[in-house]
Amino acid sequence: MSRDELPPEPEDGTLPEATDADRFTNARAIRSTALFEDYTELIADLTEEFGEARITDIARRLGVTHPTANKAVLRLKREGLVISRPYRGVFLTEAGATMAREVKARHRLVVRLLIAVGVPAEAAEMDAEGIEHYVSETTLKAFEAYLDGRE
Amino acid sequence: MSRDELPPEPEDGTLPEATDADRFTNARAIRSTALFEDYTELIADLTEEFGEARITDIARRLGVTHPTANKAVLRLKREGLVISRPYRGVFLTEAGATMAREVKARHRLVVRLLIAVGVPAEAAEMDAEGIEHYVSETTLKAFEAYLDGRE
DNA sequence: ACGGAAATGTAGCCTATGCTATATTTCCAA
DNA sequence: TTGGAAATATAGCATAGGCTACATTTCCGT
Repeated sequence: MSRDELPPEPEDGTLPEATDADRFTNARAIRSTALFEDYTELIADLTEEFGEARITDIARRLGVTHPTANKAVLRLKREGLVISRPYRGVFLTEAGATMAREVKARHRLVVRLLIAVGVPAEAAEMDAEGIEHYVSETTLKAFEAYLDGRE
Repeated sequence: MSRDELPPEPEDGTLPEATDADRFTNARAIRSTALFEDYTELIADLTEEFGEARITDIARRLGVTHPTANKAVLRLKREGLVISRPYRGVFLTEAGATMAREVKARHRLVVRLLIAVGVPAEAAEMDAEGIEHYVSETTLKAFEAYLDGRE
């Protein structure tokens, strides 16, 4: 195949296969939402534990400085995922809470699957922190089916 | 637990558990090397196919513009992963080739595992593009054992 | 109730990673 | 062999996401 040819397009009505570029573009898109997912999930946790999520606690749990957390919260706010007033705690909007729920479910499922295939719990928790963001709906369904099918 | 307490440190000689911050910090570190891994793997592929990796081909396969690819190659060069001369192709150094081999092996293993637990091939390929970067050595070994144990 | 400690906010810096626009170089075909 | 097309390089812009240093506000104990 000459280097500037695209892969052949199927003419038989089936879906065209994803190209390399499609996959990388998908991965880049996910990378840019991964931070939001981490924050919403964490804010949900802190709110449940303490009734509110404070910048300092967010920063410590994420292992970043508080100005970094503060700046990220401004982005979350701009995206409509949280609300906050100056010098007060941060709270999830409906959209933020929905994201947090989905992320948490995905996280748990990924950890369960990793453990089910023999990954030690500690490593499963560690790796899941990155993996969870990249697991598609399709893959999630497959994980569920797999875990169900082996009680 | 008060909100500014750290988790209890084990006093019995066992390893302390990874904290949330440890896991997030780990994930951030991986995120910053993921791009290098994508590039070295791709450059290895292109070199095998065409005898060299050209900026234009790298850019097209990744789905970015060529100035973006060019800038990334400069960073790879600075890190000692590739060599290149102006207006010429890009080639992996030994370090780059080693990284490419490891990434490719990890990629294949992740795809195989996903398929083994029932993920459709197309989704497995798509999701692996992001997941592969976050799979630790420990998890990799577990995947191998799992796949071996079921032929 | 007030003063210091803790929390939060802000300014300013850096690098990475994307882009467009433009310059330069190389390659190939007539 | 030469001129236009293709490839590559570079300049400059933007945002994200880190940081330190410093300013401001809130909270709490005496």
